[in-house]
Amino acid sequence: MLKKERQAYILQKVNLHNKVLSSLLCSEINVSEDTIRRDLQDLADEGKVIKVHGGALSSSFYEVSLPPAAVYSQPKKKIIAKKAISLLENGMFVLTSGGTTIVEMARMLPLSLRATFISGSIPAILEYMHHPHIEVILVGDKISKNSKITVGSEAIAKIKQIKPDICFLGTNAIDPEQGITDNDWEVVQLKKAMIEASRKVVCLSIAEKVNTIQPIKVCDTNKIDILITELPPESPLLEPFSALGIKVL
Amino acid sequence: MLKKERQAYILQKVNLHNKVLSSLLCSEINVSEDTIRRDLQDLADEGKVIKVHGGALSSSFYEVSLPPAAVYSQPKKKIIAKKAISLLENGMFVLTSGGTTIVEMARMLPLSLRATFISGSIPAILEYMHHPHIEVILVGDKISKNSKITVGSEAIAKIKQIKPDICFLGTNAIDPEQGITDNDWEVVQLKKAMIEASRKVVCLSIAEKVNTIQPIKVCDTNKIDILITELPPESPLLEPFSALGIKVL
DNA sequence: GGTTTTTGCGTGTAGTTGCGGGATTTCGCG
DNA sequence: CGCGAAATCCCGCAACTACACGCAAAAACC
Repeated sequence: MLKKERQAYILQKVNLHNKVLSSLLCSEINVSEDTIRRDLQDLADEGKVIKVHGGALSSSFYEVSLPPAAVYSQPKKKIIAKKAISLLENGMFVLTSGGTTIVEMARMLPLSLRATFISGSIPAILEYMHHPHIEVILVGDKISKNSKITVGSEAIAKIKQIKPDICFLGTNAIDPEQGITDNDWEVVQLKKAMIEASRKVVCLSIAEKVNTIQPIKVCDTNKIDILITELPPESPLLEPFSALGIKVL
Repeated sequence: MLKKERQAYILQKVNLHNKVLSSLLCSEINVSEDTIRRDLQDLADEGKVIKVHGGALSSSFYEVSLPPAAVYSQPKKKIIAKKAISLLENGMFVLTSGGTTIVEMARMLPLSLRATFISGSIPAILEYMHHPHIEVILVGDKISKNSKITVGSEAIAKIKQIKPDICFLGTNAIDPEQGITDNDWEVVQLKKAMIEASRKVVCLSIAEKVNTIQPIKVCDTNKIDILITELPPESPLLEPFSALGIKVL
């Protein structure tokens, strides 16, 4: 029996019965438990089932969960997220933008953390909601279907009313000369407001976006307090930013 | 029975009856009391139930997972959703609450519909976002993790500023004498505001919730314009509502 | 024919469950 | 109101199961 075939069989079974047991499957298909486990792992990675101890459940089990679709260069983003999380302390007010890096960070937040997270990004909010001790504030307004984030004057006005301790920006392009740039006008307006409102601005960016430029300017480098990439801080690529007085992690 | 599966079962039971007893559960599922207690502990840690001596209470309705129940009631909800959709017209401003019935309706919206949907319910918003021609307005504020909806004075203030053509309420309990009642104080405040703001109030409820009462009052029957259940309008169960001048679909 | 993928196995690790014993809460009754 | 019995809870333990990881054989692929 081929791998694909097997996985299709499992999937069908899961969708029919809402659950499968690894032990039953392996005797049924006549392969080792490891193989079944690997199959379930694969299916879980694709978001088609939810793996649990002893088997798997239908992914429709969890009503609200965005497809954990293959995040682009996820390992790197996990490194970034880990560094970013080290900046968090209990009791903080945290403002975040959208983007997959932010979502990755949201997923990795320690369960013990007690803080308030503010965002207009739907995927990020979904992750925050799963956390047991985090207060979640949703910034409302019209939803931009492309970026899955609330945009508009209402959202900007709301952000101006708050004074978060720290602000995490998922970044599309950053350059020592041009600062942060982006390609969606409405999102840029929002990010500007976020930067102005916050006591401390942290910029999350994978290395391949460093030294790139997008058409619309968000802010100059002097607004950035901390820059986080997956590279070690002393990497030559990041040298120019340290020279500008930005703390590099 | 898998651990998660068991917990889902317990959760469903809690949401249905508003309470569970450890002793009953353990004989029902055939595991030791310790296991049940650990499950309740886990669920309580995630904020999904409130643990008390001897069992657990509903921490308002929390609908992560209910495949067995959902499978049964989904057809009913689809009937309701279909009737509700017949009330929609292009260009309308539509305000909706949360709840699985509303989500079902969101999934079934005709692709050709062009309208503006306003809601604070995260699951509903996710569905609206997938629709090609719908404008989505998100009402922001603190998120209630239990009901997955934004609650608080900001959200209420925002709703008071708008004047939607029609408002769809997912209903937990409706009774000819007591009107609409619910069990989450904050959600009730929000629903009150929604009812006041809207030109027309449509109440969606599956028949098993008709003639039931929850602790907190939302509104009297005279605020309701239309009542939709999965039953035919002339069903005797719905007679009292017609007599009160409510249009029954 | 060499390379990649897939599979099964062994080993050590982690998760889950039921049980016993002692602390705590609840509740009826004098 | 206080007391004692019963139920319930909490904690640590041990048995059992399931899991991850690395490795080598087998299969499939090119």
